[in-house]
Amino acid sequence: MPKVGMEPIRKAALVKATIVELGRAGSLDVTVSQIAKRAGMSSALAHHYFGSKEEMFLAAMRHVLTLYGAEVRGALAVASTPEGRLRAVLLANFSAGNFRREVIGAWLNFYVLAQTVPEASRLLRVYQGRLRSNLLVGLRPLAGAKAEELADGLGALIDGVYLREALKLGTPDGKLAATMVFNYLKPQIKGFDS
Amino acid sequence: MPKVGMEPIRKAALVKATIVELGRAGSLDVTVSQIAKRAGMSSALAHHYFGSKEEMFLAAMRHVLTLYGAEVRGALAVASTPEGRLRAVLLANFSAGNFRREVIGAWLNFYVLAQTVPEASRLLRVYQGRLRSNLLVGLRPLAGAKAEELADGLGALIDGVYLREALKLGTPDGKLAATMVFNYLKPQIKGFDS
DNA sequence: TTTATTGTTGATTGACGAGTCAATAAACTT
DNA sequence: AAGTTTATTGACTCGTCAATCAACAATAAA
Repeated sequence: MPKVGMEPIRKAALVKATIVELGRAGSLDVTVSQIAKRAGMSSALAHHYFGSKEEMFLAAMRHVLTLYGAEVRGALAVASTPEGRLRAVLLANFSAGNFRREVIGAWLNFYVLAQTVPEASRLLRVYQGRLRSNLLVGLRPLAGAKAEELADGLGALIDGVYLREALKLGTPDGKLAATMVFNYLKPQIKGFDS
Repeated sequence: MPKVGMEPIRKAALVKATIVELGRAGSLDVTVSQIAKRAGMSSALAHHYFGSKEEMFLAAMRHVLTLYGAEVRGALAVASTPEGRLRAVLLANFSAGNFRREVIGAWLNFYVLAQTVPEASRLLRVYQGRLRSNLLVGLRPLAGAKAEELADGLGALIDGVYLREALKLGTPDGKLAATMVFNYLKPQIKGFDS
């Protein structure tokens, strides 16, 4: 019983289902049928709305990135000191929303996708650039000339923690992950305590 | 013109070709035909020797891990101080052999493979365990109680550096990557200079 | 020199999956 | 009421690919 105005609803459902299936399968070998089924529709409809599987992947990636960006922005808004800003950015990375198993699994697949799909690597670069500049806002007042170097190290460490979490079985522990990153910072910045 | 004793030669060629193709394609979507062609034989022969594509992937993974292990062992053998051991392990990770584009690309795919193939995740866990204990040998005399924590952080950082390198275009720079890791250590261990 | 044994491939099978299409139906427009 | 747009799907096309097979060739063993 076709209602009108389904498009945004269907698209949202497909994006969500894509993320879940990517996380579940742990690879890009997910069929459009699987995604569509999880989203409660036929594969033909999924193609109708997105045109191709690749577009679905990209939409899912944009969605994850958007949520992540919103979370960071929200956390930054309530932080006033450099230490606060830094802490806010780091905590946002390991927040409940970004550190769910499915999302972590999806991330790993985005990295793989970025190896072949230019738009995916573009999106990933945008994310890395934003993370870097967000970190720098907090780091520069605290570390001065060393800020850039520190930001790069922090970025790599965060990615690495994600990667390891993707492999580990069991529920991801955002708090533990954040601690790991804080431990990197503590000795680098005098007076920074987690 | 069939000569006898081809098996080890063919297998080695296939393993090498698998690594190259994995790195080139940037995903596990590599056909047996592609691999076989690069190794200079028919796909049927590849199946004859390995039985399945998965076995080829696993053999490639074992090979990379073996080379890596050999490099670390060799570096450790000529190091006498804890600092030396630590430096040796880290440098081995970013040595010319382990830090080639193809090998880095292959690594990323091994992580993906580990999500679905138990034997792959077993191999990866073995590697992570060895890295950890190798790091600990150097770290314990230098950092005491903090050694474990440091080793985990270092491991994640190394993985993260690899991951970022997999995305970056251009020739990988092992020296730069190593510097990044040393910078993590410097403030954590008094008297450690890269 | 028969008889394994090992090496090798072209052709084939069988399955699966992305994307298309034709058809149906409800909802809006005029 | 007729026409248009949107929603929806089952069936189908077309391609790809892993794995198998049948056949042939060369070497080694009897």
